Amino acid sequence: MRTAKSLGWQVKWVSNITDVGHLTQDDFADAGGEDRMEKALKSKEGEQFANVWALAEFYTQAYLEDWRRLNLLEPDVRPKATQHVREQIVMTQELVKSGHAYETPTGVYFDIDSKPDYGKLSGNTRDKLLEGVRDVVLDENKRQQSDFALWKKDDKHLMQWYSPWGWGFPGWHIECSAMARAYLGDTIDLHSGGEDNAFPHHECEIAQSESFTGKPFATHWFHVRFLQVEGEKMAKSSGNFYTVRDLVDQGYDPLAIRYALMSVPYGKPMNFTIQLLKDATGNVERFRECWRRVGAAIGTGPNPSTNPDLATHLGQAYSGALAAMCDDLNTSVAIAKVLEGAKAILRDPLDGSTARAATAYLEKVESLLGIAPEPRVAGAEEPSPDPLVGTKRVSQWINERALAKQAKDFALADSIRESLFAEGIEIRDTPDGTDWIRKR
RNA sequence: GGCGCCGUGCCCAAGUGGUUAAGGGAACGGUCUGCAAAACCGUCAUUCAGCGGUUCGAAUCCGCUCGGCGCCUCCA
Repeated sequence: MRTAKSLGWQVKWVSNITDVGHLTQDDFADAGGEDRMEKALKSKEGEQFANVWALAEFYTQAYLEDWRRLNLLEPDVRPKATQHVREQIVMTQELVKSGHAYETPTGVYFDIDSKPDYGKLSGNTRDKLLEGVRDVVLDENKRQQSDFALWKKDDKHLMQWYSPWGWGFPGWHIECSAMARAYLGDTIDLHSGGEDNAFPHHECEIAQSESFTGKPFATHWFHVRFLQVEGEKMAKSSGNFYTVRDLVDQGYDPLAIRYALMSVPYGKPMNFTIQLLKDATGNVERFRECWRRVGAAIGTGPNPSTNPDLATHLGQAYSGALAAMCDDLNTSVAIAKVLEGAKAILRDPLDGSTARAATAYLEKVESLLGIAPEPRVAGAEEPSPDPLVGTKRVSQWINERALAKQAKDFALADSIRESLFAEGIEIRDTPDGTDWIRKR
């Protein structure tokens, strides 16, 4: 999305929230088992919620909070599945009318034989799927076991709607077809998702939508590979997963999490490790340092030791990064290019003119990759220019330390530095005196 | 059983037929400093899991072997 916008494209981005309960066994062949949300509600954690709607809302908010912390752009629309049940019912009705779906005593099912190219996205063919069918629930009423549910009849379900087939709830693929069409039309340009969704979910979306509209559903797809964690598969059952909030609570920089996740291209399997996160932190800091230098130099007069070619170098670095992103979102190369620019900014002193060029560069890098937000913009309130630490202000501590240094009392000077550091204040001695920065 | 991915320096990783195999981290050496921190400079793979083949030429194509992993259950 950032790449498209950086290219000047007009984009409409829809990211949905699935707030209707999927079933524990809603694989392609059937939709059976217990409702996931109902199950969650019955768990210990679920006791705090009045009903499934409250539970869905709670996790929706948590999700949005993590989303923002990772500096992800906000989509144009965030539809909820529960707000589009009407469209889902209409689509299902039409699919029945046109012979792509049929009603059984338990629900409405899509007939995959009515869509000969079913499986074209994942490479699964109808016949191979039949061979691969494992111990799924057999439903005698379905024409074949690979047919998937569009509607489930169930008047006991916690979330239920009235339909031409009585009370029940939608199958777990139809929501996306309905929402995609509602906001993006019959054919969409780019559809993404996790690799686990390629089959069956996206395959079923294609079948439903194309059978309904008679047009191609999506012209481009990309599937993000799963993460491993510390060399192992990340799974709830094994408990070896990190959440964004856990990592942030442990003091890791959310931007470093973002950077680490971007350091491997989306299509490659990635092993997320704490080491990787630590490696990322320094580079995120490097961009913050760029902003500090720019802030200090903006508006100053010409400096003979500034690099007159800086603007040109930055232009090249940015072009390289943009080209890399255009090459199937090659984030590894894009980051490498963008770092070249950061190093160029830090190499030589800035003056008013080069600081302006650097600002423009940093803003473009932020737009493209989201790893270099301007610090002032990120924090709403302006931090105190000379905060109180313990009994004294930072400037007073620095003066005291300077006196100690003059008296060659380095033990005292170092202890002042260390206690400030413990409060998140990092001391930097420069030829022009002592500066400090607030470490996050 | 079906579909698919990966193996590049101590670690992460780009490169997928042709000048010196990007970049980051770590480490080491240096500039600066009372010492640090930050920043910068330098060093760090004649070699790309192994074997065989195609080619004037391969990390890149083909085959085999070894090793790791994913989807088709919960998971994101």
